Order: sequence, then structure tokens, then C-alpha cells
Amino acid sequence: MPYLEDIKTRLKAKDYKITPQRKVIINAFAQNMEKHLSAEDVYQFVKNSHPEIGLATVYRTLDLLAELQILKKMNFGDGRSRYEFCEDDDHHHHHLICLECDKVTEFEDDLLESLEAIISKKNGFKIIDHQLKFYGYCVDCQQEKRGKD
Amino acid sequence: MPYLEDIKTRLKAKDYKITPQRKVIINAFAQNMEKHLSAEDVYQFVKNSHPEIGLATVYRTLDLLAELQILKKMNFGDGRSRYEFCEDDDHHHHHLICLECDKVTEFEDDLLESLEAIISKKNGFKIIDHQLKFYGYCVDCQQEKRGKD
DNA sequence: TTAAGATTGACACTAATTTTCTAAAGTTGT
DNA sequence: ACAACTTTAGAAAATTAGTGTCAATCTTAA
Repeated sequence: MPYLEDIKTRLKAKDYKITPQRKVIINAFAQNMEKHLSAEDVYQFVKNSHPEIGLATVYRTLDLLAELQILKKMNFGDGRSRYEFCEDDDHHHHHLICLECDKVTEFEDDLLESLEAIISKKNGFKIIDHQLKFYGYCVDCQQEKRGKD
Repeated sequence: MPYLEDIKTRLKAKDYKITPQRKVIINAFAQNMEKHLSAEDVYQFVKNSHPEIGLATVYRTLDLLAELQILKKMNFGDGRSRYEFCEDDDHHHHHLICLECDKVTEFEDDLLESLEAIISKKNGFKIIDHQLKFYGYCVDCQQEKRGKD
């Protein structure tokens, strides 16, 4: 979760302008830390305070922020891209995705680093990033299922 | 990689008919084991022998086969779903995705089982499936990059 | 402040996937 | 084999996420 000032600096460093729209969109993520917003989510959220903002602008801004590695583009299989702040370097987390209610929760892990070394050696593949997702049923949905039996 | 006879049995068991179109589509996967075909890929492949087949039919069949857990629907971030045969139960493999040429290669692993146990305990999350993807550069593309320096 | 260039909003457009409609093909009891 | 019924297929329209265009507006450096 980079600080907002830091983000502005990084935009400027690449000669991108700090527009109100970009600020608002970045803010949307800062105010929804635990969530994984889609373009449409961002659009709806941002419309409250800035009704004039266009959906295309949202898409463009998300693209830009992903390119600058400020946001990370994720796919949870629901047919749209979702975004979250990049984490600094080697502190990875992964996702638990509920097959029932689609809730996505996060989960810390560093165990994969050693696996990366093995793969690099075995396949000659230079690893830049990884993604690990677990699909299953969250506590709440397990409860409900049990109730139905 | 389930046997074709087995697949037919599973279709029948759920009262789905074995149509020529379905056979041809299943065959397309059997003949492209190592690939990860998209709907369009299947459509093109299948058109050779059966030019009359419709793209909608391909989509419907892929949906059906995924629902029956014969195929697995995957997303490699190229904007379309791709499919491969489900593997039997606990023999998982994962994917190395090249950021340069988009080639997807597979990689065997059983190391994640122990991690699953930890997560289940810690988060009360009942895990059904997992997906692990490594993004980076394949041997060939590393070579090219080095050439350019 | 002002000019140069970047960015925006509106809207048309593309591409993947889904749905609808209708007819053809398969299934079943006779 | 045949009528009655069900399932499946193909064509085309509809839907949805995301992108491209372009004139108007904004940001920033000088």
C-alpha cells in the first residue's frame, strides 16, 4: 500500500500529469484497501463525488496505474479484471476465492520463494511474478451448506 | 487425461446425448493434449473436418464439459478462456507463462498439499482446488533479450 | 499567463461470450 | 416404422468488457 505522495511522485517521474480524475481513482483504492475493485466498481464509487467522470477514463487510468506497477491487475474468473495496490517487492499474499459467494480474502505467504528457485533451475524459466489462488468454501458458506443437510 | 470412453459414460450418466459435434470437440482436445485451446481455437480446428459446426455449439459444449469436470476452464490473461482436460484428483500441475511470447508450459508439483492444510486450519477455508501461475521469461525469450543487450 | 502537449468525456466500435428462436435430429412407446 | 415428445444445433441478435477516435479542456513548465 504505497503512500499517495509516493504515487504522485512516480507519476511525475514518468511525465504523467496529476489530474483530479487520477487522484480520485487512486483514492478509491485507498478507501477500499481490502477490496478488489473492477473498473465498473471504481466507476460507480467515483461517480458519487465526481459524476462527470467517464468510464473510459477509469479504464485508461487503471491501465496506466497497472503499467506503473502501482496497481496490479488480477483475474478472479468472474469475467472482469480487478485491481489492488501492488505490494512492495517480496511480501507476497495470495487469494482464497469462495466458490459460493465469490468473496475474495487474502492470505500471507512466503513459502513459494523456494519453489521458484527449483523451477528456475529445472525449466530455465526466469520468474518475475507468481499468482496463487485457492478455490473453495469460506467459513460462512460452509456453515450454510451444513445447515441445509 | 480421461479416456474417451470414460467421458462418454459420464455424459450419459447425466442424460446428455453423445452427438457427433460433442465427439469432435472432445477429440480436438485429445489431439492437442499439450495445448490450451480457446473456444476459437477449437472452432478453427474442428472446422477442418466439420465445416458446418457453429461457434455457439463450441461454446455450449465447452461449458457443458467444464461443468461435468471433464475440461477445466483456465484464464491466462489473454482475454479469452482456455481449456484443458481435468487431471485426476491429486496430481496437480501448474503453469509457466512467458510474458514475452505468451507461451504456456506446464510444470508438475505436489508441494502445495501441505500448504493447503495450513490454510484450512488458519482460515477455516475448505479448499477444493488451487491454481498456481508463474509469470516470467522462457528460455528462448531470455536468449533473445540477452542478444539485444 | 500562456502556449504546447497531455488528458478527458462522449460515443462509436471491437471482440468474446450468451441468448433467442426455430428447425432438425434423437428417443420412446406402440 | 411411426407419431409424440425432448434435446440439441445453427444462425443471428444481444450482451458485456474493454478500446479507439476526436474535439474540447486541463496541467505544467517557462
